[in-house]
Formats: sequence, structure tokens, C-alpha cells
Amino acid sequence: MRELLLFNTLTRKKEVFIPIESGKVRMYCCGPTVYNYQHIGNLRTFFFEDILRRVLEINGYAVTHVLNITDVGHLISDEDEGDDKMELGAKRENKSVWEIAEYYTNVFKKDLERMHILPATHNPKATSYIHQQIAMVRCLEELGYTYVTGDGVYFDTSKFTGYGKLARLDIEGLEAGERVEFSVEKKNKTDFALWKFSPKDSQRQMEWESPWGKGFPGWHIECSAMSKALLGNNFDIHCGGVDHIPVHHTNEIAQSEACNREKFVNYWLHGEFLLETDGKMSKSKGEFLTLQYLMDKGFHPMHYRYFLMNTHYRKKLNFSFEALDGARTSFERLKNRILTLKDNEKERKVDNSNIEKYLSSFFSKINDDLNVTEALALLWEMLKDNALNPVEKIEIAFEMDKVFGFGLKDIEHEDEVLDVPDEVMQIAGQRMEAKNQQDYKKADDLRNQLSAMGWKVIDTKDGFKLEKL
RNA sequence: GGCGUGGUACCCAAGUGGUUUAAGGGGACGCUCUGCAAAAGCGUUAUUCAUGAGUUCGAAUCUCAUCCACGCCUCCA
Repeated sequence: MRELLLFNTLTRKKEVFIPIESGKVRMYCCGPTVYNYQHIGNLRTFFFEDILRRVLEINGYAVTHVLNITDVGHLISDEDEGDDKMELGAKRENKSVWEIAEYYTNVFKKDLERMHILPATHNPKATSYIHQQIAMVRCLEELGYTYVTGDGVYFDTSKFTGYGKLARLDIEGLEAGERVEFSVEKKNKTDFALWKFSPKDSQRQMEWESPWGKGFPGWHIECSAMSKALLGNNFDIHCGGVDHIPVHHTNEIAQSEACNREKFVNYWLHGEFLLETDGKMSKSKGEFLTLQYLMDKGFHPMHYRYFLMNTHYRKKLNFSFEALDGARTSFERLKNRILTLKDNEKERKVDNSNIEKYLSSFFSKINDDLNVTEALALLWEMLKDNALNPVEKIEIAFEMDKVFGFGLKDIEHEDEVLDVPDEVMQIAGQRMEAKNQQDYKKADDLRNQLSAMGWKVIDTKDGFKLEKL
């Protein structure tokens, strides 16, 4: 097996990946809270995880991939204040929280499919694992890691040695209470809720009985419980966005390692943010970009996928329509190249040493902490290499595409007459006629007329084709 | 206030001590093709890597300082 290097947040270094079980990888990825649409920044993280998954698979690993669905509403802040995002979403849309969860889960899965993000092996829902979450809180209680306050059961972070090591937290320097009221009942500012009690004065749509009374699970426990249930106490890879490092993943480690009394995760990988011109993309700002919005603007999900490959997953990326436009052009040209190669794919001798040369270079790039950006550059270099014949190029491109995920194999010539209005078709026909009679003045006039109507004529060797401007 | 990241051509960006006097894509320009265009193909496009010092035989890559932009310490991908 080839050597694969991955950047581990725990050590802040690239490390050689060694699975727990030979040839197999168990991987857990933090999924969305389904109270609203996912924005294109959220999708960047799932895209990064998809690349990771594909790189593992092309290296021959059998991957068990868990991507959870958070359908329990958590409070907006860590303290005992604020509203529940799910309940808020339900109120906003006049639906039940369960309907909200189902609707946004489906949209999310549809988005992943459109982005060619491979479906996970398991998509556990937090509400289906309440029992396991309660069991884990009990486990922590029995081992003396918890205490009860007026609003819930809390994890005492001072009892867990090495708390915050993932994030390299400077606990003293944390300014809890700066922007949020600090709960006086919390013993340490980093303590967090494992189980929250339902409010006495109002009825929650989602609540469950527990040994501590009616309530709902704290935010971090679901990932600890579900990963334990599906992947075991110790597994290979855990990923998510960089924002999860200081709080969510830090707390997951504390809970899981405290309860299981063994190492939780071997490799932690985190994807960087997508930024907008005015900073981080975030839902709380109100308006945010969705994949559907890009599609409404005439972009294909693959254009966005190509755009994301412009940079490494550990680097911030600025979103702009100008850059997305560039990605669209690049992708369309790439498709064109592949189609041309497919058309010229005649039986020719394949020189395996040519193929091997490119593929080994390809592997050295993707296996160096998922450098798809360089791998993509290699694809272009290869396509322009005159030493290769079309059959060889196709073979290499398809192999590389197992990681890129553009779906190059399935690319076909598009139907050239996609709902062209009769009138447009007629004028285009007249122009062709005029052109054949060498009446270029008239032909050009008709072409201008078409472009005024929003259509572009492209002459081909035996006719013409029309495109929308 | 604390922690951290980044500044590479017109744009998105790769590269983190010598094989790079800097990938790839977009754009622009030129050529081929075309009646002319478009589309497509080919080619050109940074002696230079925010700025200033320093380390080194050698730096975009290491060190220090300065300027600028951004992220985290709230829920967040």
C-alpha cells in the first residue's frame, strides 16, 4: 500500500496514516443541524470529506463513513439562554420540528448528491440515539465526571486531564462571559451540558424522559454516543470544520475518553472556511448562499466543485462570482476535452509506462495531505501532453476522476436543441441559407437579431448549433 | 485582551531551503480555423513572491520587525 500523509490537528503535523485495522478505515464526520438550508460554505466541508473518502478508497481502503444528522435542537448559546434552533425553525415555518428536520435533511442529501459527494455508509440521526446518549451520560456520572445544576447535568472539565489539548486551549486566556452571560452555576468556564432539563413554564416539541428528569441531550454528546455505537470506542478519523476544534471536538474527546477510558480518535482532520468579501459566511447573518441559488444563477454544481479544487482544504477560500465564472469556463473546457478524446478513442496501443508515470505522480500529490489542487494541474498537463494518445489520456483521466468526482465517464454530448423556440430556430435556419448563398450581410444581420433575442449561433462543420447567452 | 492564519501576475491560486530565474485554471493579447465571427486548438503573458533588515554557498520558502487582511476565544462547516 502507498504511503498516505494526513495533517493531524492533534499534533499539527502531517503524519503517515496507519489504520487501526489493516485495509480498513472508520471515519466519523460531523453533519449538519437540519434547521435550515446548508450554505455553500457548509458544503465546502462535506466536499473536503468526500475528497478524503475518495483518496482513502483509491488507496485501497474499505471505508466505513458516518455522517450524522443533528435533528435535536440545541440552544443558541452554551449558557442556559437563547432559543432552540430547531424549535425556532419550526416556528418560523409553522411546522413541527420533526417536519423541519425531515425537510432539511432531504434537501441536504439532495445537495450532496448534486455535488457528487458520495453517500456515507451511515447517516445516524441524533433523535434515534437518545438511549445511547443517556447511557453515556450515566457512564460519566458513575465515574464522577458530572454535577447537576438547576438547568441540567454538566461535565466537569477540571476532572479530565488534558482537557483542551486538541485545540491547545489557553484556558486562562478564554474570555467566557465576554459576550454571553456566564452561568453562575458552572464550576469552570469550559464546563458544558450533557443533559438539559425542559423548561418548567413551556412545552418543548422534542423532549425525553431520563434518570435526571424530562429534557433533551446536550450538544456534544450525540457525536460521542453515535460514533461509539457505529464505529467503536477508538476509530481512525474524525473530521469537521475548523470551528469545531475549540469547543465541539474538544468536548467530544473529554466525554468519550472519560467514559470509554481509551483513546477516542487517532487522526483529526479539519476543513477551513469559505469566506465572502465581508468575512465568514454564516447563517446568523441572515442571507446566505445556497447551492440552489448558484443553480438558479445558471451554475452547475460541478462548477462549484471545480471552484473548490482551486485550493487546499486547510486554506481559507474567498468566494466570488468572478472566480466561480472562471471555474465554470475551466470545467466546461475540461468536459470538451474529454468529449473530444472520447470521439477519437480508436483502438491504439496503450503504453502502460506512460500511464504509470502520470498515475504515480498523481498519487504522490493526493497522498500528500490531499493535494487535489496540484493533482488537477497534473490533469491539465497530461491532457496537453503530445506523447500520449487519446486512449491513454482517457484511461488516466478516468482514474484521476475517481478522486476529483467530476463524473467524466458519464459526460455525453449534450442535446443541442434544448427547448429552442421555433422562431429562433427559423431565423437560424434562414441565416444558414443566406450564408450558403454567400449573402453575408443578411447572415450577419440575422445573427445579430438572434443575439438580441439572447441566442448565440455556433457554426459546426455540418451546420450550426444554438446556445443561450 | 488571548490564540491562530494568510499576504505569490489583471483574477482564483500551487509551491514552504537548491531539479522552480515560481504549477494549473480564468482573463487579456497573438496565431490557426472561419466569408467574418463564435466555438475549438496552439502560443505569449511574474528575473519575482506585502515591506524592511538578517541567517545561509543558496530563500517565495528560515528568523526578527513593520504594514495589511482574515479566523477563533458565542451557536457555527
